[in-house]
Amino acid sequence: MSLSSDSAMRRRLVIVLGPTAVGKTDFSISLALRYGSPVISCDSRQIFREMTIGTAVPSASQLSAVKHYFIHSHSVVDGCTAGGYEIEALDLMSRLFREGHETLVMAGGSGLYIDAVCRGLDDFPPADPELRAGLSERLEREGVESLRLDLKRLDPESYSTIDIANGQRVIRALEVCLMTGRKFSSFKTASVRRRDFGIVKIGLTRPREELYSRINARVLAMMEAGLESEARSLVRFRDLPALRTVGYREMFDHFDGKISLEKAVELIQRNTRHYAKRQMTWWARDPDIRWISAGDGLSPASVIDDCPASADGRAE
RNA sequence: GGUGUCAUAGCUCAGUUGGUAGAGCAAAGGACUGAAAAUCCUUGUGUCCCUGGUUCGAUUCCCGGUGACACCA
Repeated sequence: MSLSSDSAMRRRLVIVLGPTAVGKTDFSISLALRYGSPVISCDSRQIFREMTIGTAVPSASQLSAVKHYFIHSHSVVDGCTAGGYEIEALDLMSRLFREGHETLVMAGGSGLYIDAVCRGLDDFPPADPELRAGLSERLEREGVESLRLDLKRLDPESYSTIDIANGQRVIRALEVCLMTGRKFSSFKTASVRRRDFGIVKIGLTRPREELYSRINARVLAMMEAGLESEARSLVRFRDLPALRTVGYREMFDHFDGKISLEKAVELIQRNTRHYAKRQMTWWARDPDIRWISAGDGLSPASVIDDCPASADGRAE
């Protein structure tokens, strides 16, 4: 075994994940410093440069401590998707590995994006915005049943396997059928892509009550920091997918006069709690995650060092 | 001090012409393949304020008590 392939085999990705507000940022930075790695962010909203306060991006001093990727790197106008992220992140990682990094640190809370990096998405075609807009309009006008019937006709298998109560899912399946002339289900292989690096997943966790009070406090801090005016500056983008985000939507409702500012703050807190719960549900089924308590103040690196990387099943 | 109204799920309240009760919100659980901070699904037993009375049976009616609110002094 040559030296270069040996070093290639040692390549690994350490992913810090966990619900929003659990404390991923600090942890990932100290980990990155320890390994001389940048932090590759995996967050579907912090990636947008127009959003800062409401998405809780790392502070200026945190960003200057370690090079971060995929923070403020895209515009809400262009959007970003899980599939796009998979391609860009893998690209970046292979470049960084080639440059000599053996351990790369990724941190973020977007479960689907993390899975896209670790396992890969199937080769579904990306969405066609026009087609999707048309279908969304139909969903609003005619209800799910109408779309559902179309799907039943075009792709009975998807009809019986996807969640047909979920308009968004029905639209997606339909849109792929219409775009390609092939059944949505025919693209689905659910196979796991092999990656040429090992993967270590560290899940940060806190007692529910503690997490929720951190969330509530963070929302108040966002208000102090000027979330309202940030949201006001983004009103013109409010219909873009990127702005369908906790913290902004509630502010838009407030601007519309639908709810008081106080009510908006309460709703942001509640919706963030719901979001955190959904994240935990997503990861609960992943047996590869090594969970550690974020409150223990233990040294991050010591947690990782004896951790086997799961992708190639080879212990370090 | 007097009179009236109210007291039911963590909160706001509905309801039972007397047969021990249900909505919204909160909360909990789950799903998830290019919108994912999105989207969707499931979950409601609580001394019906307390004591006594009437009744086969009271959370419901009656007496008394306690508390809240309103009005009158």
